[in-house]
Amino acid sequence: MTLYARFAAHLDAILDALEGEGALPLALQRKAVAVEPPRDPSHGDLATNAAMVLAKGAGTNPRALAALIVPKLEALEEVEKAEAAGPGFINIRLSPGIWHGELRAILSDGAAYGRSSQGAGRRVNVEYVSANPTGPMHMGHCRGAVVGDALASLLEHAGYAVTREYYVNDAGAQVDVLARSVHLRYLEALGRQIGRIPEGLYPGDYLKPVGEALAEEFGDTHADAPESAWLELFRRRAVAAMLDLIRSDLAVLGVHHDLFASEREVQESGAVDRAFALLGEKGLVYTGTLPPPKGKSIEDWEESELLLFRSTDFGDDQDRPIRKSDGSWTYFAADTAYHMQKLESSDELINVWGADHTGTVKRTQAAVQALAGRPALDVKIVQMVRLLRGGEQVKMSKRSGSFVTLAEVVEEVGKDVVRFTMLTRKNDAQMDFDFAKVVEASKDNPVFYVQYAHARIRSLHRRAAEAGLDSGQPADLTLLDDEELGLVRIAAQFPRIVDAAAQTHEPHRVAFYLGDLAAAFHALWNRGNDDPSRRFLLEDNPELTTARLQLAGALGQVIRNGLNIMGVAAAEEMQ
RNA sequence: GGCCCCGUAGCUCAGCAGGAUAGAGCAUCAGAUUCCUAAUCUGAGGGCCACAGGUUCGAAUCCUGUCGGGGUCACCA
Repeated sequence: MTLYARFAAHLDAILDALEGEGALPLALQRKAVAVEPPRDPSHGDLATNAAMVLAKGAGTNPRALAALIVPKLEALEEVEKAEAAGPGFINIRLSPGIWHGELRAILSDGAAYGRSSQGAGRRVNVEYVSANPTGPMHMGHCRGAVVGDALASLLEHAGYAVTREYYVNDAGAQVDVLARSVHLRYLEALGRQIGRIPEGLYPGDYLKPVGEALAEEFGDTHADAPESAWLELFRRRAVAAMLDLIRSDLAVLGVHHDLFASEREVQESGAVDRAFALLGEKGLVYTGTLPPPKGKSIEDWEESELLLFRSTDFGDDQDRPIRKSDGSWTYFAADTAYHMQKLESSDELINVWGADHTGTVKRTQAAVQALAGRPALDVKIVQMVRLLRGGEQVKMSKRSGSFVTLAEVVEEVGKDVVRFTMLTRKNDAQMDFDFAKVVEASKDNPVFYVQYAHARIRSLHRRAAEAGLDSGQPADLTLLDDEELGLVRIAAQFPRIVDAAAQTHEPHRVAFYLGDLAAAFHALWNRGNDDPSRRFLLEDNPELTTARLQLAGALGQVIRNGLNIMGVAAAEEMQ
């Protein structure tokens, strides 16, 4: 149980007691009551707004109510002092032993420090990346991959049972185009002249090996046959090859999925019929017409009768077609069935999508709500990343087949830098990724700054070990002064940060927290420059040194645990 | 035109299930330091939280509207 949860429980008991004494009306709504660290550390270690929140319902004023709560808080062994302040806050100063206990807890919990049971085993499906299987990963996919992966691992730390899923769009027209492009490369591998790759086909060189492998396997069997004879085979092979490519690109970034779900299989399984039979029973499917699309003039637009889903019942702007006029399912229909499948094995769904999918969020949430009977889908939109090199924008040209691939970027700057940098913005803010800046080894670069703090701590322990000091032996933590305990206070917020980040689905909070923690550590470390007695290693004072080593060890542990959530390696030393 | 996101220091951004005097880094200015605990340190100035209303004990945070910037709009995927 974290410090904050423990005090929330204390406070709850105190409020119960006040109810028992008749000082508070029974069953007052306590939802807004919070126990938090105050913004200004001079106010104490903890603060609660209980008196302000409850005063109205209790028919009294905040200061009067606070006066009832304060003595009961002060009666607690863990509390050194409690006092009402400002408009009715109650500030609590904890006895120093609390922080010694927190420090020991960090060390003894180790990698488990910061894990919680918030999720209580609830099953969450996080779907991310889901790039079309038509080529290698490019930088446009990178941010979603990192955010999705970090979010998944964050939720695991918070006690959820997480499935990492990739939805393979292998049913649309673009995979037929892929198959035709591969067929051309197949002809090329057979020695035929293919000339320029025609407009509309995928021109990339990465399709050559696929064509070569097919030529190797089938000879010229499919060379002059009609498309209908080879299309399906080529499509299957091409998609499989592209998925291999994508998987290895993702592996370079340290991203792995538990499940690759095929759109084609969803469609062939009859899930779409089942989904809309279900929605039909709920009266959410009808035949009607849609107004022409706005803001865009489509020349061959004509009104027609379509099978529609009543997504407007759930806040969408218009109802959405589920069958095309040729009778086949729309993408939305298949997607709805796909989400229904996910709901069968998950309690909550999260999709991490690029900004270009913003427009489809409402309809998908509508479909999920209709199927699940509750809003069970959260969609995290990651905004675009501008690639820069020394301030100049790097142009990406998809048409020529030459775009900046994920693998190239990872090779140039490293997986850890890419992952950390992608998490230094909240997901819905646009971001710049400047090659020159992200590899800079200076304190302006948060990746470096955090890793450097960890490396310093590790090197400290290495040198302590060389000097024959055992940082694992029991230490007298009362030797640590207020400034040093202040670092424990920051470190002890880690579980809170993880919980809040998991609850809001915002992994970037961990990155910012680690930056703060690293800054506090560097500041303390630098004190040793001016005042040698503030250094961690003091040859003439092994007791104090051991205590400081344990402090540093705890900070290192928290940094490691945080980086672990982000999927970033904790450096042992800086190169 | 509809919808979504963004608008916080000169710049890049945190803070947003409402809380006390709005933060960090860069840049600027003033000091320290050439040290080896390498890849600086200490401090200062800098703000109508885009604007206007509303909700309430209390709003950067929630609601409505306006103005900027970006994204998006399909029987595509």
